[in-house]
Amino acid sequence: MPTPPLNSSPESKSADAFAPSREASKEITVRFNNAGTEEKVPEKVNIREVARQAGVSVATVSMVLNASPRISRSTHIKVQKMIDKMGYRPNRLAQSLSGRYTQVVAVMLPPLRHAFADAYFGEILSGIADRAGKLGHKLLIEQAKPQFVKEGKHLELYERRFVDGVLCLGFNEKHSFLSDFAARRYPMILVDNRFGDNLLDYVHCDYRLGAQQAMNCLLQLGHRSIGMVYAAPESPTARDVVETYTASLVAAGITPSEQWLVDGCFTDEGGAEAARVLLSRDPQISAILCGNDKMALGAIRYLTTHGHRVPDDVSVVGFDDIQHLAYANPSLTTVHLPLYELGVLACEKLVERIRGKVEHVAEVLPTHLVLRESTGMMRSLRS
Amino acid sequence: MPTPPLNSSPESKSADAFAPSREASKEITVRFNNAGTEEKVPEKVNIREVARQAGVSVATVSMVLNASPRISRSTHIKVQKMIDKMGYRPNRLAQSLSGRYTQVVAVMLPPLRHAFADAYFGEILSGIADRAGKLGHKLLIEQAKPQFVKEGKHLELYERRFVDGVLCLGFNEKHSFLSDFAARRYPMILVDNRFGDNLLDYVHCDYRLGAQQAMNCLLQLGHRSIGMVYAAPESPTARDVVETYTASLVAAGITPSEQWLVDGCFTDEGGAEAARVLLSRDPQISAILCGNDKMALGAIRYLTTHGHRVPDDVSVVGFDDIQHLAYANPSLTTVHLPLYELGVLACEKLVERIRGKVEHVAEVLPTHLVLRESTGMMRSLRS
DNA sequence: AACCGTTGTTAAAACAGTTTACCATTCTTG
DNA sequence: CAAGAATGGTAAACTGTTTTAACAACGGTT
Repeated sequence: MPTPPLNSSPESKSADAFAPSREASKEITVRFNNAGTEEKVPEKVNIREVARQAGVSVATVSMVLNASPRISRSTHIKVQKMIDKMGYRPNRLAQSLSGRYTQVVAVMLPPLRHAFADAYFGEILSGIADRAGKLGHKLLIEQAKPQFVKEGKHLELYERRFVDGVLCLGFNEKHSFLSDFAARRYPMILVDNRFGDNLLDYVHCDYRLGAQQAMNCLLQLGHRSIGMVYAAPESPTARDVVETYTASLVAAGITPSEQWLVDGCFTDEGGAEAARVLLSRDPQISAILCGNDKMALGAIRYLTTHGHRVPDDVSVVGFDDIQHLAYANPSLTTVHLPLYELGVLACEKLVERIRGKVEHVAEVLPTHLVLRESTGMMRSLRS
Repeated sequence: MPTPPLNSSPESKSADAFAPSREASKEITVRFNNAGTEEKVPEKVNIREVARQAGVSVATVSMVLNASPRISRSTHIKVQKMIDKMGYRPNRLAQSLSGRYTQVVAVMLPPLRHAFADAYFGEILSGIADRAGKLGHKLLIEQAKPQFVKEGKHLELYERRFVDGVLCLGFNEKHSFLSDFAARRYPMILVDNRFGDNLLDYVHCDYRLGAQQAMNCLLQLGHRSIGMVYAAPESPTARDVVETYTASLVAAGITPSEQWLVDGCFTDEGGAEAARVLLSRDPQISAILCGNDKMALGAIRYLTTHGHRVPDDVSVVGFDDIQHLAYANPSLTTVHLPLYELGVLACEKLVERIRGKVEHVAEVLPTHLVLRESTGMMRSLRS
């Protein structure tokens, strides 16, 4: 396919310099479209053209755009009128190239098959997107596939000036490439997790508090044999839950058992299988704490289809409070994580970090328990 | 906070011109960090620096980067070696500014509260993201809030050179601002829908085929009184389903009834309410076709909690085949939409459209039925 | 009147690439 | 062997903005 001819400049460079106030409002360029017919295209409007038409310098227009206090009110109005009249929109590639920032932040998701279709990520993303929009930033999404990281594309994001900063969702200590960011001082915030060494900036939910709230509930309902379906032991926040679970049992005078702990892989199927294993190991178990809602749902599905009533025989508590699960049957008691707010905060802090307003980011947001139908009083205590 | 001092150039412009082959591999600039201590920062590497070090012109380096056939094998290797040695990465703001494309495409989502946490959008997005990555394109996400559209930010996306093209997910004929794209010939593809006037490029699933497959199944199972929970009558593809549903009934010698049609708003709750209305209007109804899985799930929830067994009393068929619903109880018979593939195709076609390789895009992908537990034979026909 | 300090504006130099027109070579070919 | 074509490379123009240093005009002090 032949390249269409470029616009030919209607006047020479030097002529330009001698005719700063030239009337040029009717300038048009003739261009040929694919059909070979002529077509009138309005002169593409850039800052130079606006300056010419307004009878000021390019610098003045730029300063009007950026609301510089050095421009007088009258000039500001005059130039703004011309900008509106000509429908001028500054080219942001040029702006970013010449300026310090791209005004774009990336969101990096883990290489899971359904990362985009995930309620957990989606909720955080909503918060990020809303705040990014308010702050005048655009959002780029990337999935950190192994190939992507191996080729160093995560660093290219900064080095080729795609973005000013990155928000990382769903990663844990196994993803060691994240340290690359810290090593180069590239703005990056780990969302809903932290690294053990605390070298990476982070923002996460208070998983210890959440686990405490869930355990308090189950213990108050009289449960003594409480199983736990955990996942991702390489994730510090996931470990927080297990540790708090164990500590809660101890504090209640119960000896925790290794038998009560099963990995559910954060998946529906894993949760179902974990419930099976738990009850086969110890039929006394009357309550199960799950590391996320998906596993809790899987567990409930296994239980209800294998002769255990929920919550009559076994109580189940989840973690996340993802949407549209309030309608599960029975509906799920779960620890609500403020994921939307977490996204908002992450985005806000990232921009502050980019602007150099903060040196280090480490924030924790409180959780709360949502009581629904999947928990009930311990059998023996019921009247 | 004080602005850190910029790098001061270690040599004047003219000196530069007279020392094209200068040894400069050890050049460093001294910069002061916030603590006021000195810090060595490697000279930032741009195309000019690479050209100097390799002893060629800037144009040559550029042509090596773009694999121009006008560069000899020996020069290519020499320059590539220097590029690798210096760790040079072209600034893509400069590339896009001077070149024709940004290599970025936007995905626009409707202003729904949980647009990012949606399994339907997520699946399409996965396909888009995968293909965009392969084509060397980045992905920008936007939510088309009313404010966003009102301020013309959807057009800014092109006019300020954020992106080369846009993929629109989840919109329908009510979203008239989409015509703005067509009017300006900005590359945009409507994903999984079309506009009645066919002026907009589109890619969608074959909803007629899907509805046909669902209806064939229900009719073959002996159902004669079949309700339908539709939604979004302003969506042409949604109308396809209703029309095919009606036509199927007629073709089977059944007189369709207005009573059998209820709007379920594409939501879980809407589906539940629709099921209630349907059965109150006509208790004879033994099967329900739902416009998406969410509504089907809502319907099943209503039915099972109000004394109707699924599928023994009422069969339910969904539409979409979203993930993690195979595990619902009973698991859902549904029309599988190739959403991932649709995303892939949309992205591919958009890039072709951007490159001018195609003038108009209009593609339809076939569906298939996934038989699971929510459908069964009509009561009276069972042995 | 000379000097100083504002205030408002501008020319020119970045930013970092791509593209084009032109210029040497070297290779064919009549 | 001279003319013409092909090859490989380069200088300079171009993309569209921000930013900085310089400066003109003007008011207010000594």
